[in-house]
Amino acid sequence: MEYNPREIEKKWKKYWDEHQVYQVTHQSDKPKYYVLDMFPYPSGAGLHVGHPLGYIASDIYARFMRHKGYNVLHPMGYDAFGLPAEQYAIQTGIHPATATTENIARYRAQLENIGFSYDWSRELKTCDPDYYRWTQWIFLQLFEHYYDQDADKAVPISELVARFERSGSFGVHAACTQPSAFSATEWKAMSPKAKDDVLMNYRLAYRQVTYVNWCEALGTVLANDEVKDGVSERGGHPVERKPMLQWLLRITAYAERLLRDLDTLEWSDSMKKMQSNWIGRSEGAQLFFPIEGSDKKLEIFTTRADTIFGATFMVLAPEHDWVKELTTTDNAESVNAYLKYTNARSDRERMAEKEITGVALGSHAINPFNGERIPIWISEYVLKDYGTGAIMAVPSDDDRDYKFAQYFGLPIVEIIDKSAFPDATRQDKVGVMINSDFLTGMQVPQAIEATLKRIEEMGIGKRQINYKLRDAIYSRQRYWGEPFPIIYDPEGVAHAMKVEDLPLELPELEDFQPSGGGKSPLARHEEWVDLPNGWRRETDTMPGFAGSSWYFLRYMDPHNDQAFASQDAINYWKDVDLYIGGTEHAVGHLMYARFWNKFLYDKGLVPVVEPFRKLVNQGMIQGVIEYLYLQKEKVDGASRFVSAELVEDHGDGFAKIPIHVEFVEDYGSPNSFINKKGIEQFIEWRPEFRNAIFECSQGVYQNGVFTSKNGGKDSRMVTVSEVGKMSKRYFNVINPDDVVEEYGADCFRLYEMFLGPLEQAKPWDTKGIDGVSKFLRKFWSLFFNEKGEWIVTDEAPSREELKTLHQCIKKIHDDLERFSLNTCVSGFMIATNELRRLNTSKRAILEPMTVLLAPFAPHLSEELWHRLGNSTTVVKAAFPQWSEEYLREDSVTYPVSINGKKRATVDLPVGMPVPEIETAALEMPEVKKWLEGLTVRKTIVVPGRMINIVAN
RNA sequence: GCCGAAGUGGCGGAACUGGUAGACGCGCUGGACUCAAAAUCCAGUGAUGGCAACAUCGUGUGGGUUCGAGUCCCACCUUCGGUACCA
Repeated sequence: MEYNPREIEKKWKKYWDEHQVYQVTHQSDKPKYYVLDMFPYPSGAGLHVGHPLGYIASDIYARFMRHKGYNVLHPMGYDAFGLPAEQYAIQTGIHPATATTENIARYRAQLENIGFSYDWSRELKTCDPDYYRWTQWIFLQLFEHYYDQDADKAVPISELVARFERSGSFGVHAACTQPSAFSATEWKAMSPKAKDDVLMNYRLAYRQVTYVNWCEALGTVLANDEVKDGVSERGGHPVERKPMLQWLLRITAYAERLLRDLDTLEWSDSMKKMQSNWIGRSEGAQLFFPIEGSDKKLEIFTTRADTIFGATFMVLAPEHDWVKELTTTDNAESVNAYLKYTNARSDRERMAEKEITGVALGSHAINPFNGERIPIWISEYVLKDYGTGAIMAVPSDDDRDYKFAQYFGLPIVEIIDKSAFPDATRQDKVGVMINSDFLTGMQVPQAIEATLKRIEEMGIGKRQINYKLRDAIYSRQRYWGEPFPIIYDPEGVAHAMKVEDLPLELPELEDFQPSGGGKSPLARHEEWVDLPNGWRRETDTMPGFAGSSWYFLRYMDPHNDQAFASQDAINYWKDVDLYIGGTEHAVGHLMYARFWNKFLYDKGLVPVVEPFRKLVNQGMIQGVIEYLYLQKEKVDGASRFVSAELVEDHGDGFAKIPIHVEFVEDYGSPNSFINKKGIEQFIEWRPEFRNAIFECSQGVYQNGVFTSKNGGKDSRMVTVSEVGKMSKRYFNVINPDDVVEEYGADCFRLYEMFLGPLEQAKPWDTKGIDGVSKFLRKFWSLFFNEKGEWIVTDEAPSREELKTLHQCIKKIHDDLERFSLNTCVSGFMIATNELRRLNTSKRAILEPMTVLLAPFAPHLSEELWHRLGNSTTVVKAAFPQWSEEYLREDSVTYPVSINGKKRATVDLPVGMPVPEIETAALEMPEVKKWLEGLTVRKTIVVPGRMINIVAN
């Protein structure tokens, strides 16, 4: 019987489907285990070979846990709203829903092709009204709650209103945008609009003016990665920062808990660190600086209050509200010019900028401690959204301030003597204070404390904890997202829609071009926007992270129409035990989802404070991008491509044109090239280049004719290979279907795992897949003779065979537990080679081997399992147990090193006492030879490991 | 810029806790089978020197700790991910 993956795989997929092998319910006595893959966005390019890496790993683990007796929830669905579908709609007129449905169908088929053990009855998509009904519902809950810092949880806003009516804002400790103080009487006297404005300060979902990247020419708001060098990536139009009234989520209210609870998670340290750095908690002081000739006081935040005597200038963010009034007439021109410059730059560009820029406003602040006048500047290195958007600059003890002061010739006053710490950096909090009045002589930590105390005594500020984390902007001026269940009365006050009226469905639209003035396309749909009573709907939609912030809960009970999920289901499944996905979600999705879960926990709707217990990050499988060099200037009206080895000076004067990787030979290697056939395929693909010149080292190809230079015949055009994202735009997407078609799904699964450690990024390459394919055939052939006849016997296995089996069980089990799936595959290969050497065909060995392999190669294992005479699925078989008895070794091969260099090896019995090992080693002739003329100083023996002799 | 990760043969990688560097696989070389090829099987394969035994070097670079470093520490280089509206 030949191993025929195509036939076998088809057969067992059908069986699993018909027998609903992977369907689970929460009505079970078994312990639960929830394995989740990060939500895919169904892109138009389809699934590429990089996506399944994590899915295969999680599938293997899910299957492993089933073998171990768990009730495993392993679902899949789609993050189906998003920008790409909308852009595609703008270009083609195809409705985003249509394109998304098609993409999902394709994803589903591709996923099914790989043999995943998903419970497809739980499949969901965020653009389904039955789903986004609950996204809208959660949003309304956020809208109707505020964060009470005394209770340290979310509380209904109605309770805040009751409090205001009772005693005004007195004694309220709540997360808010702008603190305000008013009495109960004042509150009651406020207009509905004024009350709404106050409540907006507290709501967990609230409206505020924020800045967006506005592109007038495209009439739309752009994502940061659509902006390159201050212009739109598409079309190169100018982009500016535009203020806009938008919805935000008050994630900062949860900053402390998001930080604190990281400790409880089984995530990598690097992932936790990224999250904690993103939250960016810092303890310091809020401090007010009087302004010369004004009664206003400039608020700053500093973690280094101790350095106040070294503050020689102030820096404001260019968007700071006071910039205009602090600019003197003399400086107006330069300030305006500078504002014009920064207005065209994104935050990211500003942070990455090495060049030092800035301009003085002309006015001065007064140092509250020594009364000195210090000039106020603006610079792009200070960001509006961080702290108060204003800093006191201490060039002696901050790098950026130092460079700024040097560049502009501002004074630098040394205030800390760090001579006792020669390795300390400028910002290290060490040393003794000098030139600092009452602080002089103190150690830095002591000085920080003393300054804080003094600030509070003087009433010029207070201790404050600041977070880098910012509230999440929740509005998108787009069509393809969840509509906000919000209506505005004629005063502009936002009202929640009634929960019974959800979902608020996206209305049909023909044209997806943005409406003018930064409004979403929905704004044009007047019948939908304008309600009969004169009220209007919100026309923005929710961002991509809305639907993905809670989807893990919906999988627990995906068809519920009474709640986002039943309490029964939530209390059984609780949380995700294993979450696999990429590090690109480190601070976005993972932070938002934790935030939503905590909010729902505060509401008593979920039983756990953290949604994702264990997180494993799979590395990205990258693609190779192949480019041809195209000369920027045409030659006699014709485009000219030049073989890469002929291009000098880093390709100045050339553009790199991405080329379809299928045309390229030796794809991915430094010598990758396209031959004559490749050139022809390229021309057919890009007909605008049909008359182009292709210059190779040995000749020139044009219009189907190759003209040789110096008699050479080689028409290869060397391409430039770069490792990068696998993406439609680079024409380098490799479809898993093609690999499955050629080698089978089992082989594809094993090969993806065999490529290397799960966490590591690696470029896709099919070199080596033959080895895995061979292994599967070898494994199969243990069960059959050359004639294809079944040869498995019930004979008792030998000790050697048992040892191989039990070693393999232990290895697979241990490696699975630490997600070392690549070494599992090697382990299978080693065991199979060993069993072939032993001519094993005994059921007692092969049956457990089949179960071991089942998580990795489920189709093949299922086939063999049934041929072994089992009538139920291998999916439900118990995972084999290993026994130490078979693993015991009689002797150990010790490496014998002399001065740390291995010189010989020696076999010694297990359990030999250390002195005897030493003697045995010293008596070895090889050792004696090396020790000639030397004196042995020391012998180090690690029993079972190694021997090292130190001699000189 | 800032935060995080990774650099080991021709290639993907192994070495889990500081203890035999290169498991396993690809590729390559030689051999068997074959009219031949494919497939399969067997042997070899880090570099340098040597007929060989063997020796020297060798885990991005430079330093350090240690009896012993791919693994720990410091500095640097390169690549990748994120950087708040791609998902």
